[in-house]
Amino acid sequence: MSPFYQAFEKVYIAIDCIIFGFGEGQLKVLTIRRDFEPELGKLSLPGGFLKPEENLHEAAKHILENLTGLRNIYMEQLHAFGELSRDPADRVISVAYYALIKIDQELEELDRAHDARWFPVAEMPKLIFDHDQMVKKAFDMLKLKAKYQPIGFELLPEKFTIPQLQTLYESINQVRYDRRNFSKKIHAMQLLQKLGEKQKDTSKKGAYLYQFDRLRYDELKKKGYNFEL
Amino acid sequence: MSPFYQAFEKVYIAIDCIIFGFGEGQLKVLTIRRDFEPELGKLSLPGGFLKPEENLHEAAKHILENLTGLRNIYMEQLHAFGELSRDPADRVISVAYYALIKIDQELEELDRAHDARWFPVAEMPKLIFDHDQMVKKAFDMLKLKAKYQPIGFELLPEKFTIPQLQTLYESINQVRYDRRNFSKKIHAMQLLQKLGEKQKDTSKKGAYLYQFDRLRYDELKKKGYNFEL
DNA sequence: GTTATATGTGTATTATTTACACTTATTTAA
DNA sequence: TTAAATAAGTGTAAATAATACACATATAAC
Repeated sequence: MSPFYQAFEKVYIAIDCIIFGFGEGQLKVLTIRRDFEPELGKLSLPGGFLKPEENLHEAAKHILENLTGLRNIYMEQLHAFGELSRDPADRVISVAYYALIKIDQELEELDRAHDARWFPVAEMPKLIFDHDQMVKKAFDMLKLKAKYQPIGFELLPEKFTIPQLQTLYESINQVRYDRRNFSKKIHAMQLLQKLGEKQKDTSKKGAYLYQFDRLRYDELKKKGYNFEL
Repeated sequence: MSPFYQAFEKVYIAIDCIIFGFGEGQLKVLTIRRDFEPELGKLSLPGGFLKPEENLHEAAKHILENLTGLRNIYMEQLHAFGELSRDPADRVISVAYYALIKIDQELEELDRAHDARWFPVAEMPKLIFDHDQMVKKAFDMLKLKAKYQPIGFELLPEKFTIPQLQTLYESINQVRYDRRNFSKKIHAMQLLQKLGEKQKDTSKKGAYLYQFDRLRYDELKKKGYNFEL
């Protein structure tokens, strides 16, 4: 306890997470039902209060980990939300983080245990406090980031097809791309490794599987290369 | 005082401002000498503690206003900094804001009264705590933003010349542009109004003065236009 | 009136983006 | 077994944007 700042007031710090996933051709956000008052039982972003021994990023990681069991997740700070009455119970500053995860089987089960649900970003229900605003801002940020950094791959399985990748970017940017031009652009980057296998989930012909070549990307970046899509 | 959150701990919230200005062909950042302990007298970003009746943005505006006397300034939140011992005196989360201002005569005098100094971003001295990191991050953000939004004009006087504008963007992006191509690109945007007058500060021939046509930009933006430089 | 300096402008070349159509592999139904 | 349906894979021409580059002009200083 320092003598210097006693004239000032402290506030609660909350951490809220906008967790994006991609499934059934749609970009989705993970919600939970809030398990404490106020607004108990209402739809909310996963979150919690900052603990004295955590820095902000760790706090966000812990929330994500407790909810999904996942580690090593792409996560970045979005914004600090500090309107006076954003939480009617008390003055709380919320630092929001957004994360990109790969939705898979095990995850879906974990979600049920926490009463978590995925909603397509286009069909988000009303959330508590200013969480709607957080989702909107996170989506805007995702659009911006996805354009200049290869973060889309965080939302896809390790192995994915070009049509999958295209659908993902169409969901993020809310536009449609020409299949030939998209494919051409992706291949021109030379950041994908083509695997022998084909995936036949959505097509009779089957589509080749690829994986993102992170090593190559890191190398190119060092040499001044800038990803852009 | 709400009964719900008593189990959690509160922390101090500081606001720090990275104030960018442009003068003598250089992009600069405003520093002050800290007037309270700890680190009294050391170089620091202008800042202060969040008051209970202010939201974050207001708090940042007040700091800027008190220091410079300026209102209606371009200002945006940069990031919340929350490392455990970023301030050795106590746990303090700092929400950093960056602002873009036009350096002019009156301002320079006000600065002296507050013991404020401008440093070129390339020659920043050591600042207290994590303020160096804040400046770096703010500069990165400025680079990014300036590319896709017409915020450069916030740093120039109302009336400016094309060469001035070019020097500004060269400072921000730390590159050199071809004079002919830069001029062509700017004119193609049709966002500048050419004024009759010429400015002869730096040249014997003199350069035409322009001003940014904000109305036109707002119109174009509504129609889906995206500024890019 | 000559020189030095920063400004203003145009064109040809190259690279990038866009528009667009047919072939292929495979499953399902006739 | 053959035909139809479906999604995947690929190439080329046209339009647009980015780049490289050189000379003319106004004026202050000598």
